[in-house]
Amino acid sequence: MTISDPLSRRERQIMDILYRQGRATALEVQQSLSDPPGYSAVRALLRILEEKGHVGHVKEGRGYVYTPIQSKDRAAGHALRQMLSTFFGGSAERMVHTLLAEPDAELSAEELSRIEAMIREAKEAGR
Amino acid sequence: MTISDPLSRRERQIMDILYRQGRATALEVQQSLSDPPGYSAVRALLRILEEKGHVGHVKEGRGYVYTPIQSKDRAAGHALRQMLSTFFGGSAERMVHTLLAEPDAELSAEELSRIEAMIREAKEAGR
DNA sequence: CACTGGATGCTAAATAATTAGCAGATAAAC
DNA sequence: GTTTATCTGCTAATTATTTAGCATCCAGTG
Repeated sequence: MTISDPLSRRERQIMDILYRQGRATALEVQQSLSDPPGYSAVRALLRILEEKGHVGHVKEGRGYVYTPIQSKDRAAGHALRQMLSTFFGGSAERMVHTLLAEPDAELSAEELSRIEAMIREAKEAGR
Repeated sequence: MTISDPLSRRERQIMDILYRQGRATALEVQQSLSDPPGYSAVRALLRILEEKGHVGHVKEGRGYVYTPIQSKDRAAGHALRQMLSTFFGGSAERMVHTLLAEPDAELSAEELSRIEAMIREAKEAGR
């Protein structure tokens, strides 16, 4: 079992929670699952994820607190590349277009301006 | 089995291929898999995905050609929202930032300019 | 110290996913 | 119209995932 093979359904659900929250106990993971199995099941999954190298734990208080091994940024980049290739033919332009059209993105004028600034910077850098 | 419950590992792999290619025969799906099972297995998966309502087929020539039921745009939007909430705390700004930092995005100056234009439009629209 | 609540490690059972194989159909080539 | 290659539908077996249960350990409390 290496770190590169795809995760099972539950494994993915749990990794998503860990990335969203940054860190969580087994109990917190269970409570964050929309469709939670028993506590034992969650702990078993966390142990498997740890064996596979996706997750680490530290002892804190009475029990363990789990965190992703790969940084959020790296994992996000990976997911982004995957989406680019699956849905946008590798075009970041098309991805931004879809993103701007997303109502859930909740883009304020200020945010848009800051994004504009980032793009100007990227243009400077690339020239 | 409804359309909203999460897909298994293989099911996701196959849906990704169908979204990337738009349409494919069972054989083409098999050939696109990096880790392909037998032909029978691929067909069985396609049948299951069809039962669940994710995939449709039309007869073409001797056999079937499969396509996703949900439009690429809708599926992309769904995946985008998922990523926003998992990795970027719902902030599109942070997502664009990570995207611009992605070397694989291969952003030309022209693309950046077009993205700028889209953002100006979004600002106009939101005001 | 003994007790209690809540945690862990492990094992084994139940359920779901994945796969291959075979029988029958269908279209094209001869 | 027969042959051939390639497809489909189905079934059953294998393998992986997911789950619960139990024995044990550990920290805090009376």
